[in-house]
Parts: sequence; C-alpha cells; structure tokens
Amino acid sequence: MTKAKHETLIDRCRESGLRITGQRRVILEVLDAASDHPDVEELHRRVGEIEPGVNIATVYRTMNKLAEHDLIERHMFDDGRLRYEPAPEEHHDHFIDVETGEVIEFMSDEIERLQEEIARQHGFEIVSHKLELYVKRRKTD
Amino acid sequence: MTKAKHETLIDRCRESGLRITGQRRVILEVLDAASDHPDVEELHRRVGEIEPGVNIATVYRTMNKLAEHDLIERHMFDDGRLRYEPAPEEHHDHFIDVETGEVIEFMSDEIERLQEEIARQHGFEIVSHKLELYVKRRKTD
DNA sequence: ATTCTTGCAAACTTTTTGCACCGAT
DNA sequence: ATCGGTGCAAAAAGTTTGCAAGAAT
Repeated sequence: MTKAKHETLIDRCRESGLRITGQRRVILEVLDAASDHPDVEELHRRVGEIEPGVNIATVYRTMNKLAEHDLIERHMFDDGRLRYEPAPEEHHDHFIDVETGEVIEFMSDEIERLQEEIARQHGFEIVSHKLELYVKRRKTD
Repeated sequence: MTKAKHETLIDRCRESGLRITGQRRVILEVLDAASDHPDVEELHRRVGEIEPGVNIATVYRTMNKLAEHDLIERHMFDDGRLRYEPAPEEHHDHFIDVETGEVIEFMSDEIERLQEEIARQHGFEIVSHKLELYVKRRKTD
C-alpha cells in the first residue's frame, strides 16, 4: 500500500517558489513519510522528534501554505480535526475504521462514474467530492 | 423540496423523555422549519428572532442532546463548522454548490449498493457513510 | 419534590495573527 | 538587500462546563 512517489514534496515546494527552511524541510519530510492522515498536533509531535523547537504556529502556517499551492489535501473526518496528506497523484476515497480510527484509501472507477452521472442529472458538474465510508471489519473469521 | 414530515421534532423529543422547555420549543421549531443545514450560530440567530435571550450555550447543549438521541444529524462540510438537520426518515447524501454554498440533498440506490459492494470486497461492513459532491451549476443556457 | 434545563461566565481547544527578528534567495 | 518565514504571545473562533437559580415533570 506504499504509493510510488514520483516527486517529493520538497521538489514540489521549490517549483512553487516556496522557501525551503530548516523547519519546512522537516515538516515536508514528515508528511512524505506519513502513510496515515495526521492532524496538526500529531505532525507537530513527529516534527519535534526529529527537530525540537519548531513552533506549532509554524506547522499551521506551513500546512496552509501547502494547501494554497495544492501540495497537500485537507480532510475533516468525523472527529472534527483538520488532517492532511500529500496531494495524491490519483484521487481516492477513504474507509474510516470506526473501531480503530484507521484510515484506508480506496478508489472505484464505477463510483466515480456514477457520481458524475448523478451530478449531470441534477444539472451540476462536480468540482470535487468526498466519500467517506465509516466501516468495521467483518467478523467472518 | 419540502419533505413530508410525519412526525415533528417536539413529538420525538417527548417520546425520548426530553423536557420541552420554552427555549427548546423554539429551537425545535426552527430546526423543523429549516430546509437548509444551519450551524449553531445561525440557529441561535433564528431562535433569537422568535424569542430573544436564549443563550448560545443552550443551543449547543440542546443540539448535543438531540444528537445523542438521534433526533438530528450532524454534518461537517468543508467550512469546518458543525451543521445540523432533523434526522431524515431516509438516508440521503449532499450536493454542495461551491458558488452559492447551497446544500442540496440527493439519493442514489445505485451508489449505495456500490458502496456496500466495495466495502465487502475490502472485508468491511459499512457503519455509516458520507458522500459530499462539491458542484457547480452547468452553464448550458 | 425531584430532576432536568438554563444563564452566565470562565475554561478549553483549535487555529490565526501582530510584531520584531532571522534566514533563504 | 529583499522578502518570506519563524517564534512567541496574544487573540479569535468554536465549543464545553461548573455552578447556582429556575422550570418541567
């Protein structure tokens, strides 16, 4: 489930003209390494493990900058906190395991197609969408 | 787009053993009348138009009570605020018009079915789900 | 009479901001 | 040298809570 990274976040920041400071380097590193969808507090914690002293305001500001430049995606699941992931090369949706809190990515062309169709039927075109399936593991073992 | 209300929120509160105070009566009235998905601040404003002096903490507490008893549904769209609607008799999903902020309800059996299928393929069963299509009107005029 | 609800203010949590300083370009 | 980024502390914004008083049952 490790996705092939064609380009690192640092590269994409450079391309966007964002300055690469020491703090940012660490934040971007943490983001690139994250396979989950951490919130700011968790990011700050992980950053602090690598390099202590980075202020949480810096993490907030960096996340906002990155989101402005579409380098990361923001999610707000039912816990009400903003969570982040590096902008995926391909769109996907999320399972959220209600028992463990784990977030699993998935993708279905068929659902994507159906969504387009339904939007069209209502006279809309889709700008973006969000599908979250809150699930639990089937006890069939 | 006015949905047929079989039972009013006040009735459902009584059934759940919640006390009907003056403040609650107004809040429930506002909720029943709302065809949109207001947040607490907006609810408080509307309540204040009918009967001034209701504290916003009361609105918060009432919303939490109602949610506990499954009499309303909480939503958090991309604006990051908690929004509410009376618990719908039938499940539905939402279009959010990104240009106007308008929220439109829709429902597709086919999508529901597909979701179940995909969850099953991943070894999950669905507890609940959320599908939000951020859309804009098609300029075909 | 009892128990639930309310108002108010204070506290809490999450996020943003003003400002002086520092560092990347 | 410039302009953007950072730390810090304060402020905002959204939500919750303790407590004493009041109202529904």
